[in-house]
Amino acid sequence: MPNERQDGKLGASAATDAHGIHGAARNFQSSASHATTSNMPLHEKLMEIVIKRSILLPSCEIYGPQGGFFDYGPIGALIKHNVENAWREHFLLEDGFLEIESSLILPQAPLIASGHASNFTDPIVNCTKCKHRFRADALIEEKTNHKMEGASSSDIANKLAELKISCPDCKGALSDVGYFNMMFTTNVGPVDGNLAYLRPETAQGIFMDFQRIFRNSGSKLPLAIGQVGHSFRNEISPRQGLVRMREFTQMEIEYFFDPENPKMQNFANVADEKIPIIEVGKDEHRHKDKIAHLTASEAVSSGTVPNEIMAYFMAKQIKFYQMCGIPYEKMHFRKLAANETPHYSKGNFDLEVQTSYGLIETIGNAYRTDFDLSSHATHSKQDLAVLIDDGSKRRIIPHVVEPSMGVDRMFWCILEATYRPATKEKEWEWFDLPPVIAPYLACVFPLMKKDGMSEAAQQIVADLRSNHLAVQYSETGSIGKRYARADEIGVPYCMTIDYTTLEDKTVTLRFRNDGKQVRIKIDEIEQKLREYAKEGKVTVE
RNA sequence: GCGGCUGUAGUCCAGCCUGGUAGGAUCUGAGCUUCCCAAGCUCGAGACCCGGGUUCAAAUCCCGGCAGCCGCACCA
Repeated sequence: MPNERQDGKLGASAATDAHGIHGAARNFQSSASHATTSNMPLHEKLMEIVIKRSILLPSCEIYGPQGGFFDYGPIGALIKHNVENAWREHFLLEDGFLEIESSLILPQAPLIASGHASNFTDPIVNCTKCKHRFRADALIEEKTNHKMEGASSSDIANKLAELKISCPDCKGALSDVGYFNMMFTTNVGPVDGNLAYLRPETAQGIFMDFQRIFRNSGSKLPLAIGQVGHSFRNEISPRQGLVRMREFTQMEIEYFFDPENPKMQNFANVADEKIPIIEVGKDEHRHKDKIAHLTASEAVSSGTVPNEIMAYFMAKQIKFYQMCGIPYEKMHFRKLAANETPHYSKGNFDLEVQTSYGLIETIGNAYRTDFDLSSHATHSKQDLAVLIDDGSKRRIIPHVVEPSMGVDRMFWCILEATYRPATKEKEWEWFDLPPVIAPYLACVFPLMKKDGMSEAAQQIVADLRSNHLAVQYSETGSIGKRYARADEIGVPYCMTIDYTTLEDKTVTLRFRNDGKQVRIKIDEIEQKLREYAKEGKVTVE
């Protein structure tokens, strides 16, 4: 389908139906209830856990179901924001790239230029007998091998009649051609105002803002602009939790450059980083032996990846995912075959991550050439060419490499990758989240409520918070129970105030992964926490 | 959208076949106790997806709706 695939963008939609929390939670339960822990799929167990721990909530729960939407709860929102901020640090700030925040609502014109108005609209026919639904263009293409891309509705209807196509399942007669548009519509202005859409991706805002930002920031290429934000796609049947939602979050960058100079300034920083790449068809098995582990420079010199820019982003994505707790072995890029990419593409690489749902595509990297800017130039009648001031005085439309990442899908992959079942050593389920994305950096507990320990602990919490550290306080339940609750949401450090604290101004600092403790001075807490978090230290040793 | 399965406290389950006070665990709140890994005791709060039907009486039986899961289709 022309959708994402065709335009080479990440389908980051994810939808989870959380229709009714009831629903989500219950379902999981009911399926879980009859299954033993060992044979319950991880995503079922996880969905139960994340709803129980306020990581995710079904949207609009009290009114019942609203499929394809999930809310992030208090814990989930903290983790998600940490991931997004880590992305900003890693992909924007580190290289001096720019960030914008563009409108969620777009008029029709730019989406006609981008191709979404036609590509996101599917011609649909139903069988009048068995009620099965089909893509009308797919039925024709199957029969004739003739591409129906861009065909009008009457063309499609005529072609169906001409070829005497009937229902492939039961041979029944087909209904008239109907249309389903993946984009949500709305109106701008008064009741019958202008038709508008909720953006199906964040990228178009960047293209439309390109010209002014280019002029305002030195009129030089390369220029990279990124954006984090929600996008919307009206999926027919959202499934699989966060994997296919109707409203989802994307982190996208458009890297604008001169095609005669496809360089990346900091490429040397990643030249020796390994990038796992596989070249197989969409439905073929990803056999481990077929994955090539090339360094970024090998990937470019071998011609596997079209240029340094793409290799740079791909190498950084692998590092970023590992930084967030997803192991190298669980992911690879798939190089899309020529017939899977749009005509203007010079290369598409999807990151696929192994999960309990199977492989999930979480990143789409696309070399989109000058397609988007050229198309917007034509449709808006604006000259979007820029002058290359290297003596050649060329005027060109910049080329674009677009790394597009789905936040929700990545979020789910992180949960799956860092989930740890109960063991003899730790008798509860927990998340091995890297400190940089943990919801709280630390929890502070008084060993008991009496003798001034509560007050001493609260003072420490207040001090840390005034220094902008995310810490949580708890005095209810036994100390062991509080450690368990901290582990359950992935908090890496716990500090306990005991009688010794009152004597010598030290606290115990417990590390999540081995449960071992060291004693540190109150004055040093802030510095130590920052230091350990930076190192990713989660055990005493 | 089609088919199968399912819907009981925040969570996990029992009760349904054979209609008659909805039970347990966990979680949670208060108190007591407790000097470090889900301890104990006391007290408290909390549920039959919605609507209709049958019946003296419905969580239970029947019909419809809604939702979820799985499969198909569709979709990244």
